Amino acid sequence: MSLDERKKKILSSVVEDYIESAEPVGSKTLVEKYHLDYSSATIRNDMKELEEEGYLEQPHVSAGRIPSTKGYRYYVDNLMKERKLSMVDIDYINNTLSGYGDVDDIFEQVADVVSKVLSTPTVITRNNSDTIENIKVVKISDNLVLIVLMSKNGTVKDCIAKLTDTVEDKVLDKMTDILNQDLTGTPLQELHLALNNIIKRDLENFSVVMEEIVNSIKYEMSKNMKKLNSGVEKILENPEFSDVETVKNFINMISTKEIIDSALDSSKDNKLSIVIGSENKEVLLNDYSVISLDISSGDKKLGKLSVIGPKRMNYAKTISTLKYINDKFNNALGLNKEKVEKGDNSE
Amino acid sequence: MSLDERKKKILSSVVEDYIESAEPVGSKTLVEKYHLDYSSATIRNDMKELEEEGYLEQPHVSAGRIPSTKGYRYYVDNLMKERKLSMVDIDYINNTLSGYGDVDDIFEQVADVVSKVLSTPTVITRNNSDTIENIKVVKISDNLVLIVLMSKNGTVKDCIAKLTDTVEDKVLDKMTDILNQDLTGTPLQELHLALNNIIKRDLENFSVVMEEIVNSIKYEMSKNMKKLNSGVEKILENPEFSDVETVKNFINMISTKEIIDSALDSSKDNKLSIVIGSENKEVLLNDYSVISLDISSGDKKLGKLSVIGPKRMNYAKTISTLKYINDKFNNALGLNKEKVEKGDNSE
DNA sequence: ATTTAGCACTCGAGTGTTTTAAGTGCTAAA
DNA sequence: TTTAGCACTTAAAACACTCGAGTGCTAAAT
Repeated sequence: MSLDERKKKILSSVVEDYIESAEPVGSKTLVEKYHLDYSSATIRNDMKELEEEGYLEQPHVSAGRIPSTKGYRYYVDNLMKERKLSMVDIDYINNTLSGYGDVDDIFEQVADVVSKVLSTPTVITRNNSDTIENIKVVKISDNLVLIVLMSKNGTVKDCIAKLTDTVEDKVLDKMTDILNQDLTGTPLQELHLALNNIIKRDLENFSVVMEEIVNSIKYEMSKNMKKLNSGVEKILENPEFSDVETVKNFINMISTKEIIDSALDSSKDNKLSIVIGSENKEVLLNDYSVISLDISSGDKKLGKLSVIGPKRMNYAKTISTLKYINDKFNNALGLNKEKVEKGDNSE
Repeated sequence: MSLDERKKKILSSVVEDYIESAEPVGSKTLVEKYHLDYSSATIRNDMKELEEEGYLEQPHVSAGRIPSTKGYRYYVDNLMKERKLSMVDIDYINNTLSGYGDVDDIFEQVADVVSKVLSTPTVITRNNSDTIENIKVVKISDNLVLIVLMSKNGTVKDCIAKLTDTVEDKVLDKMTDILNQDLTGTPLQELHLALNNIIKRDLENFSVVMEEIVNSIKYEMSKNMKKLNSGVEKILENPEFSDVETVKNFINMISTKEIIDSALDSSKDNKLSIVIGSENKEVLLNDYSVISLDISSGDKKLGKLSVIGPKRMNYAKTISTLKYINDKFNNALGLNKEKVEKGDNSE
């Protein structure tokens, strides 16, 4: 299923013009703007054939053509030229990604940066199969204890529990042992359950202190589950969203965990996955494209960063931005990981 | 400037009907729906007078009336009946506000809850005149140190700094002393500057470790400045925002720190402040109303919680919700504060 | 002095019709 | 194989018209 050179040029021009203008592209525009050395009639004949072959669509008979899902797919796979990021974007990314904070902070920073650079909503999902490796509890004062959770993948989270009663060091050590015994190896997604079990079992022995510690951990973990996406309002810039009803549906959709999960599910096996329009299994996503990138540190998968936009999104820029971020991010987290592992061994 | 009973009833009915329906209210609707024992002609005469006195406005000659800013103001000050929150809302609030996390977490929870209950954007602003009281640095492992910042108002923040090099306990103690010397009494808003000064001055002595600690603090503090508002998308439910352009302007406005600051500035002296439409100094806010509440713990002001919506917002429900939250919040933070102070004294 | 019925008037919103312009597909010639 | 030319289609813009909600005023009724 290969196209001749002229058709390739036409298809790629239609895609690129439509991405830029959001208006159906006509034969005349194509000849004038993209310097095709043929008359508009020739282009028209080719466009008709491209439509018959399923690469283009016509909103109505007297309009120009827009790319079909198949058209976008052919463009992305065969025609699209990778483009270098602009210096402005590179600078912005480098200046904004500080690398401070814990994994979730960094994920959030990345999502913010991506949504700014690409003017598109960005979704992050954490890898919940990561497991607890070690828990430390440090007393800061009589009524404040710090809890540090380290995961197998080398990420660190911490929280402070405020206690109503003072607690002896010995008791605290005992609690720390119990937490480590019970939680080591627990996947993050099951942490909530495991914590509840501890409380149920040990409440009589440790009274409220253990409960306060456990609740602090529970809250800290639930915080990350909540914040999923950045820059949702960027979608308003697209003419596709000039209708408030569409906007509401989109926001609703992107806030529904199940839909996002299903969307990202299909990209399981690929580092960089591009799902265009009706290729999405989820019907509600059929007008959108989802581009996602696995974020990992070494061989350890930490999560996924996804950009969701109208089918008419800028594939070239999105992909090169994600790739750039990927390198950047790998480096940043790679460093952190190394440090954390050292810290881990040292106790 | 008092109105007779019938006019009061008319004004209050117009306001309430308009808040509910977003449509200009006509004399006939008023008679039928609000059981005014007069003919529509009588109501019409009164409405005309209310318009002449500035309480009502007429979008065009053959439409009903809508309240003017003065009309809303009179309603809020004299006619509005406080209403009890529904059990559903009370339950939702009580179940959602966990009270865990640091001040910023709690502020964010409150903003989320309020925006859910009221279906309106909610803005939080922290009181930056709070000052640093004490800093603790705890070594967790060779490469991880925990930094705990306690403020005068009794709030706690913490962050973890990952170090590239190991650091001796003695050196760390020295650094802690320096941090305390230099930062105690520093208002949070000047913290950034003060931290930069430390680095500039002491970098040669402590090499990168101090810088890593300082940068972690800087990042942790900047995180709170960023997240300002919750539930912005709720605004889409209002028919006032059926035009995407209006939505964009609103989002833009609410994301502009200066505008929000100026809006909240005028409520400086009041615990609960209500600013309606053109009462706002900021011209861009003239179509909106801002209701804000001081959040304090004892006599210490922690920040402000504000609801921003169209002039046609539900004043009664908003105010009673904020009042309810205020009690709730005071209690929650009151508790924390007590704990923190104890912890503080104990060292 | 108030209140109300009645009526002429205004204007936005909705509906149907016409015009315009962009773009096509096809035919016949190059 | 390409292209000029032309008839055809259609969405969107422009316009004209109707309808109805709601008004303000006047004159009569209470």
